[in-house]
Parts: sequence; C-alpha cells; structure tokens
Amino acid sequence: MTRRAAGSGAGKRRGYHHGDLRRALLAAALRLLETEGPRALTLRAVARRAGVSQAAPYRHFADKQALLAAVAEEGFRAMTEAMRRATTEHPDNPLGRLHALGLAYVGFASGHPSHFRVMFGREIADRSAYPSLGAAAQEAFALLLEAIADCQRAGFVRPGDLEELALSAWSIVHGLSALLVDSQLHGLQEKGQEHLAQTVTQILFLGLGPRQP
Amino acid sequence: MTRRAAGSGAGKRRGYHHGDLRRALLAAALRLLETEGPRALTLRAVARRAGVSQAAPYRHFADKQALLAAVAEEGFRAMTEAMRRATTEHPDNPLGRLHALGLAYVGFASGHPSHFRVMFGREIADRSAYPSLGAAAQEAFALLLEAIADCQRAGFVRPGDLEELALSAWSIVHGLSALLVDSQLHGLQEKGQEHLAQTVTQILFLGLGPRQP
DNA sequence: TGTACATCAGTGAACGCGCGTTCACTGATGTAC
DNA sequence: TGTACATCAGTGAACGCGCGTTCACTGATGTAC
Repeated sequence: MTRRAAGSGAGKRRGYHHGDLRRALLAAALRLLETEGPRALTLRAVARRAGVSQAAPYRHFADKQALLAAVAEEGFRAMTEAMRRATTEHPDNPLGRLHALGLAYVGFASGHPSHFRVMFGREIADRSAYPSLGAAAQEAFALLLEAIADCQRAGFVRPGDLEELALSAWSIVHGLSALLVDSQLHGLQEKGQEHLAQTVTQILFLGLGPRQP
Repeated sequence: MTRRAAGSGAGKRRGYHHGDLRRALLAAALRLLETEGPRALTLRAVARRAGVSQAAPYRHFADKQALLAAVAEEGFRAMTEAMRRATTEHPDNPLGRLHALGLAYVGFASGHPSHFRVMFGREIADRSAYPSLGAAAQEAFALLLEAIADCQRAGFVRPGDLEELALSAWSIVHGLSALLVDSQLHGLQEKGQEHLAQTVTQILFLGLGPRQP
C-alpha cells in the first residue's frame, strides 16, 4: 500500500521489488490476450511477459482464476468507459445516446476480441466469488437501462418492461459482436463492422419505437 | 467401408475391431461435452469414454482439431434439423415459421450450451480446412434467409437487403443465446428462456415489420 | 542522523499432471484362390 | 468348402511439453528507536 505509493514514483523501478507488479501483470495479460489470444493467457506466460519469476504472480493473485477475473473486470471497466464517452456526444438526444451506446459496444468487441471473450466466457465459473467483477459488469448494463428509460420518457421507445426492452437491445448488439468476434460472418464482414452495426441497430430502433400513428 | 456394413449388424461388436468407432467417438465427445464441458473435451478423454486406447482415434481423425470440427459440424446439423422441424408446424404462415426458427435456435443453444460453444468458438481456427463444416453452418443460415424472404414476399417484412435483415435476426437470437449460455442474465434468467426468447423475437418482428400505414 | 529489525515481494527449483502425438506391434477381418 | 494372405483398425508404451502450484529462500524496503 505505502509500497505502491513509494514505488510508483517517477522512473527507476528496477530492483528486487517491482513497485507495482499487480498493474504490470494485468498489463502483460492484456498484451498477451490481444497478441496471442485467450489460450495463451497462462500465469507463466504473464509472468514471463512481465519479466518476473513464475511464482511472483501469486503475491498478487490467489490463483489463475483470480487473474482472469481481474482481466475481465478491467474489460468491463474499459467497455463502460468507452460507452460513456460515446454518449457524451449526444447530451440532448436520448435516441442518439442509445445509438452511440450500441455502436460503442460493438466497437469495443471487435476492437478487443480476445478481451471480449474472456469477459463473457465461462472461464470464471462462479462470478459471485468476484463481487467487483459482477459490479463492473452491472455498471455497463446499467448504462443501457438508463439510456432506454430516457428514450421511453422522451417517447422514442414504447412503454413496457424496461428490463425486457433492454435485454432485446443487449441481445442484438451482443449477438452481432459475438458473430464478428468469432468470424462467423465471412462475406458479410466485408461490409465493415461499422456498417453492420448501423444496420442492425436501425432494425432494433424500429422494433423498440412507438407504434406509428 | 465394407467393414462398417459388416460390423454394424445386430448385436456382437465386441472384439479387436470396433465396427463403427468413428461414430462412437463422436457420441462419446458429445456426452463428454454435455456432462463435463468443453475444457474436458480432449482426445484422450474421448478415447477413454469410448473404451478404446488413446491412439485409436487417430485412425479416424487426423488430429484433435479434426475431431472438434466433426463435433461442430454435427452440432450445426442437429440445430438445422431442430429448426426445420420447428417450422413444419406452420406450413402456411411465413411469420410463424420465422418465429419458430428463432425459438428453435435459442432452444438449441440453451439445451446444448457446450455444443453451442464449440460450434461458435474459435477452436477451429481455419474453417476452410473443413469444408463440410462450413457447409453445415451455411445450411442453418440459409433456412433463416429463406424464411425472411418468404416473409418479405408475404408483406410481413419490409423490403430491403435480405442479408442485412437476416443478420439482424441472427444477431438478436444469437445474442440472447450467447447470454443465456454464458449465464450473464442472472435475475432475468428466472423469467425462463422461453419467455425471454418470445419477448426478444417480438421486438425483432416489430423492427422487421413494414411501416404502419 | 544512524542503526537494528521486521516485513514481505520476488526468486528459483521442484512437484505431479494430463495433454497431443508417434511408433512398432498385433491380431481380427474379408477375400482370392 | 478350405486355406493362405494382405489389409488395416486398434494396442500399449513412450516422448516431450507447458501448465498450475508449492516451498524454503533472499534481500530490498520502510520504520522504530
């Protein structure tokens, strides 16, 4: 604790003690994930990548699953951040915000496919063992709920069970993301992730929208 | 070839030669998948489960990836079959057929979560190495395209790029399936897979539908 | 300011494990004569 | 119908590998006096 404050000062961190190994391990894990894929994400490889002995990670993570959970949590935080950033471009337009949210979701997934897979994979069997991971995931979903509630209030989305409407929206962007990430689209993929996301969210909005007069 | 015909007769198949080991290995793989999950799907475990030496599978599959590809192909065939069966209940109603198709997709996924994961996971890096797998996957997608084209002709679905409309439909049912399979829904899951699928496809149909007069 | 000390982050070697794959083999099978 | 033979599906032992995890240790660090 005091260690981190002391060690993370400017420059010189070479020595027996690392200074901020936990953060360095997470960074190494992310780099591994994006360059080598999820199968390469082993504790030993992460330690190697961080330039540290293979036993060192155990000072910071109880076991491999704890590292995985931290990686997933970090992913949800980054995704939430990206979504939040996207919505700030439409401060006055609820539908625009919802749209931006969806595009940011798909954008994050196709920009970080391996990370996306770890976040939603079942490697972390029991999420209740990692409360902060659950909280980070909830936070992303909460953004969606909020945006849809705003749209309902503004009359852009029909009345109805908020969670179920949100699930529909989540399903469609998550589905497109998963298909992109798992390279299932072949020919279609040529149209570009951005275009496909536009198309798909368009259909979603028509479905969510109020009945035409 | 003649071997299989001879060996797969009634009864007695105990002996040095198995008779139809390829099929038995696939069956063992599916059993393993559903009972132990995808991580347990190793060549050695499959051989063990089939009651055969660990080298035996190499007479029928070039390597582990070939087995995986066969498992995935089998999955697409089963899913296509389930979807086709579901549509026969609505011979005269294109929209009902499309609806049934979607429900069958989600039903297959939540009924065979591990199989679903292998089908869409990236364990099979290069699908072009397994043409019959690609064909089986295409067949499922073709059902969807057909159903939507029928709906367009009948006026239930707006005119527009068929593939893009199909992608929207695919995304929403695939997304819900993935979320269910990966246990991301927590509270919502209590409402039941069937109910959630109904809700989500309802929104989809409103989105696909022609503009109200 | 200087020194003794407790802490604990990181080391390096070792463990046991199950995996994918190879190899020379064995013996059941169907077929040619 | 009987026999010799070629085929090839399945065997069993072995390989090398990288993994997660444990363990007694070492030495850099901050702190109490």
